[in-house]
Formats: sequence, C-alpha cells, structure tokens
Amino acid sequence: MVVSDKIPDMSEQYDQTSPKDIERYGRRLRGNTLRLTPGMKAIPVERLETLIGGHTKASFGYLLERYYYGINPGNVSAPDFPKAGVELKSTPLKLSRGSYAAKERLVLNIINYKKEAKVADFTTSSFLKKNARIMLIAYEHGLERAAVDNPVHIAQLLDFNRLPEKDQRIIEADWNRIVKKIRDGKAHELSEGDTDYLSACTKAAKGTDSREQAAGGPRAKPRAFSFKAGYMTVLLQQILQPAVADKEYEAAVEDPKVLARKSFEDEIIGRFSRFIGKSVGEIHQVLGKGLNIKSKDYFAMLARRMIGVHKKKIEEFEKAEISMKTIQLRGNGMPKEDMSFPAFKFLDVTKEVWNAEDDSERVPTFKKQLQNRFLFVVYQCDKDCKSDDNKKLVKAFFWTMPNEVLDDEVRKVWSKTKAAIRASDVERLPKKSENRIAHVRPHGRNADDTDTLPNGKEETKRCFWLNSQFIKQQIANN
DNA sequence: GCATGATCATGC
DNA sequence: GCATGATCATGC
Repeated sequence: MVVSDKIPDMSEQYDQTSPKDIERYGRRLRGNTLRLTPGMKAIPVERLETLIGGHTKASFGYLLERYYYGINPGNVSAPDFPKAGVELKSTPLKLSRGSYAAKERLVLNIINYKKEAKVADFTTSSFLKKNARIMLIAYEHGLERAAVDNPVHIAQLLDFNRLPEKDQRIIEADWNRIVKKIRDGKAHELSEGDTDYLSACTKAAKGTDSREQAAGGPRAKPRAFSFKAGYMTVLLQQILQPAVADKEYEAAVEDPKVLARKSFEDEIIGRFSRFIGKSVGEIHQVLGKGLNIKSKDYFAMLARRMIGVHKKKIEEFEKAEISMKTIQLRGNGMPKEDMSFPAFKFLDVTKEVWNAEDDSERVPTFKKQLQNRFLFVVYQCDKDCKSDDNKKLVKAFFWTMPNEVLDDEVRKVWSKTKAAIRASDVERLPKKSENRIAHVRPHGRNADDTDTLPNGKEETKRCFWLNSQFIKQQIANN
C-alpha cells in the first residue's frame, strides 16, 4: 500500500514555519504539473500512478501534501503547517465558456457542533483557527490523465485578513448565521442556501451518517465549513485574470462599513424600498435611461439598476450563487409566466443521481440550482400584463426552495425526466399538468435549436420550469 | 386563462 | 455563435 511509503524529508526545499516560504515553494508548481516540477525527485511517480490510479481529486491532494510538501497532517483541528499557521488546500478547476471556474466548493474544516456552539465569537472560531491562511493550489481537472499530470494554474497564499474587507464581513456574518443555528440546537436544519460565501456543506461517507449536536437537538448530518463554488470561481478569476474579472463583475456594495450595521440581504432589499408601489413608468424615468422597453430583459435590467448596478453580473450574487428572477403578476395574482431555467443536455440528465454519494456520481443540475438562493423581484399588473398594462413594483425578497418540496415533488419531476430521456421518448417528459411544482418544456432559440437524445435523434432543447401556481404561493407566503 | 410549444433581446 | 432569462403565440 501507498501509506507504507515513507514521507520524504523536504526540509531542504522550504521552511515549514514560514508562510512566505511555503508560498514560494508552492509557486514552483504554477504552469507545471506535479510530475514535471523541477527537483521533484521525491515523488515515486511510476509507482504512485499504478497504486493510486491518479484519477480523483483526493489523489492530487494526497500527492501534493505527501510527496511535494512532505507532510502528513492527518485529521486535526490545527492547520497543516501548525508553526506557520497555514492550511494546505488543493482545488480543481474546470473550463467553462473560455474561462476557468471552480469545479466545486472548497471544503474546509468539519464542524464539531458541540465545540463550535461554545466558541465565544468569530475570532476564536474553528474556521478561523484552521483557515486564517490557506495555501491554495488550483489545478485543471481532467479525467483522462493521471493526477500527477494535472496542470497547476494557481498557487497562492490566501490570508483571511487580506481578503477584501467586504468579503471578511460577509464571511463573518455567514459564520454567525451558521453558529446561531448550531447554538439553537438546529444543526439538522442547516442548509447551504442559508448563507452567502461561507456555507455549511454536508460531509458524509454515507447519507445515514449523523452526529450529536448542541442544545439537545436531534442528530444532524455531519457538515463542514466551505467556500461556495461561486465564491471560489470569482476569487480564482480575480487571481488569474484580474482585468477580465474587473470588467465582468460589478459590486452592489462598495463600502464595507455598510455591512457592519446590516446584512448584505437587508441592504439589497433596502435598495428597492424607495421604489415599492411606484409604477414601472415612474421607475423608468429615474433609472431607465438607454433601456429598450421591448427587451425581454427589461424588467431585470430595471431591477439591477434599482440595486445600483448596470452590469449583468453582480459580484456578490455570483459569489453567493444568488440568481435574480423577475416576475410579473396578472391582475388575479397569477405570474404571467412559468419560471425557466437553463436548457439541459439530454445525456447529462441521464447520468445524474439525486443523492450522489461520491465523486463518480453527479448531483442533478436542477437540484443544485434550486438549492441556491433567489432574489424575486415582483411587479404587479392591473390586468393581463400586456405592454400597455399598468405595472408597479410590489415586492423584492430572497427565496429558497423548501427542502421538503425539493426532495419530494421536484425529485419526482427530475426522475420522470431522466426516465423519459433514457427511453428517448419526449412525449413522456413531465408536463405542467402532471405536477404542482415543476415541469419540462422546450427552451432553445427556436424549434431547430436541438440536442441529441440517447437514440441519436435530435430534439428541441428543453429545460425545467417552475409552475406559475407554485411561484404564486411562494410570493403570497413572503 | 391556461398549458404547451416557440422564440426574442442581450451580452459575451 | 451561443447561452440565458424572459416573453410571445397558439389552441382549447
């Protein structure tokens, strides 16, 4: 077994007590691979490839820690380099539309519910003790090659105290929100949608694992602090291509002091308040300069301007994985439209597993989308929401899909969809009349915008939709 | 007025 | 050229 291999002594290569030197040493990997980094004679490459197979991210992290840095930190609450106070982390990147994105969230330390409940405040939290300084190695993920051949693109020391102050405040607020639930004995109710950048993600070998929690609450799933994939993506892009990232994202909140007094969410909702009850015409007079009223994006652009941004990508929303949805209500209170999601690839859906338990299984994209938070911006029409109808802004609120609904009805819709695609039978795709929450409908540029079914036939692209009736209920509940 | 199918405007 | 969010068109 690999574990019987000796951990090489790398003390000649770098100083384990110095954050700077740990970073310098890590940077040698940039633009290179573990296999080819000069001087890396200590990795018994040929042997490891056969022993580990080299295809999982675990093996990259394992090789990095053991044969590049020569450490064997084990499962402790102290950082991997205790004297330097540095935690070593590696994370996979994926190429998405020409630029790199985090393939997944960055999982940090596991949460001990009983201990974390007793922590005095954020400054003494287990999160900060372990992750105040992270030596981050980001590599390009590729199933077709061995882990030692993954190209490394980023090697950077992330010092919590040097993150933008605004990020620090939001992460602290996230930690407080998570820990409040833990202290209240509600660890079993934690959800990733609760928080913005720092989340409590599930971390279990099996779905049946559970842990004791504080305040006598029921046993709860084990969870770990993690940075959301959206947060990692923006952070990584800011490191890799700062000029591009700068152009692409626009921050809603510029002054971090704002977040000392209230949450990011309250600040955003507050920005809508002076427009609530105003007609779209009135709002347009103030903010609508240059907007095309006929654009299908018009109400979303107006909403972004009420938030105070012009660009499509709001930095905080991207980091927190929040999607904004605009809704027009008819005179009778029914949303004018069902709510669409991005078109899926037929074959992708067939490979998804609802309760994925390891890396080889893919969580349904629709499930992931619905676990994120939404900002609903609601306009009320007098009659049928035609263009000449009188419309006014009535509501803006953050929303997440209730877990029970997700795991029951939504799961059924997804499951029917998967079965229909497997059978290459689009007639069996779940219709709106079959389920009170969601359905599947075409979503392409036109009917000729197609994707390939398992039997090789082309069909108009489809996507999941949330039913207008369900959206109506959710708006009424808020 | 709703269910279903189809398409548009934008931005990259 | 394409993905995306949103809306339009049709028929019952």
